[in-house]
Amino acid sequence: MPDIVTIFKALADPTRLAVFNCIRCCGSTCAYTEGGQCCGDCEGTAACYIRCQVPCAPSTITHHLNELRDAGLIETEKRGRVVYCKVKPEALSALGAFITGK
Amino acid sequence: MPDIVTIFKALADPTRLAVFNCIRCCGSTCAYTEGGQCCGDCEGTAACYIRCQVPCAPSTITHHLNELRDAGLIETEKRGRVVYCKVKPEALSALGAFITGK
DNA sequence: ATAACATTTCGACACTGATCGAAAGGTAGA
DNA sequence: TCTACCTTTCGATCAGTGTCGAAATGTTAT
Repeated sequence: MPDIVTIFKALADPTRLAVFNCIRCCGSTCAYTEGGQCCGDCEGTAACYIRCQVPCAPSTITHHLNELRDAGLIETEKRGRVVYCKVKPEALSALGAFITGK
Repeated sequence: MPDIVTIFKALADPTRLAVFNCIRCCGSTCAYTEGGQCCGDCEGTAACYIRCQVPCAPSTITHHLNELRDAGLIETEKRGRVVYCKVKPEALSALGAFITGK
C-alpha cells in the first residue's frame, strides 16, 4: 500500500491526471487502444484511445501508466497487444481518509 | 479557486505535507513560532514551532508556507513578528469532490 | 513469413523545484 | 536607540522528472 505522498505525487501532473481521469471515466475497465465507450471522441475507431484524449507520445503514456500503477492508483492488464486499465478504489479510499483526518 | 492539480502538487512533497499536517493538527489556528498546543514536543517553549516538527531551514519553511497558501490550502496572518496559519476547509472540499467524481 | 500495429525500453534533454546560507526587513523589548 | 529575534528575499546548487524520438519487443493479420 503506497503512502499518501506517492498518491499526491502521481496526481500532481496535469497530463498524468488527464490519463487517470480518462481511465476513470470509462468505468471499471478501459482499453488503452480500443475505441472508447465514454466521451465519444474515439467511438468506433481502433486508434489509440488514451492518446486521443491526452495528446502526447506513446512512450510518455507508458511512463504515466507506470507511475499511476506504482502509486497504486490503477491496475493494468495486458491482453494481446492491448493494455486494459482500471482504477483501484483503495487508492481513492486512502485519499478520503486523508481528508477526514485519517 | 486553485485547480485540483495545484492542490495535489502542493501536497506532493513530504516536507510540505508535514508542514500542512502540523498546521492542521493544531486545530483552526496554529502559531508558527509559539509553543504548540498539539503533539507536545514544543509545549511551553517559545521557539519555532513548525521548525521543531519539520526540521529544515527557516527560508524553506517560508517557501512551503507560500506554496500552501498559493494553492489555497491555508491562510496566513501576520501578527507582529509571528505568522499564524489555518487550514482552508474549501481546499479539502475540493479534494473530496475529486474523490466522489465531482 | 512478412507486414502492420501496440507497447516498452533506452538515452537525452530541458525544466521545475526543494534546499540551503547569507543578507535584509520588521518587530518587540531593554 | 540598540539589541535580539522572527521572517522573508535572493542567489545558487542539485536532484528529480516530464517529454520526446529511435529502436526494440511482442502480437495479430495477411
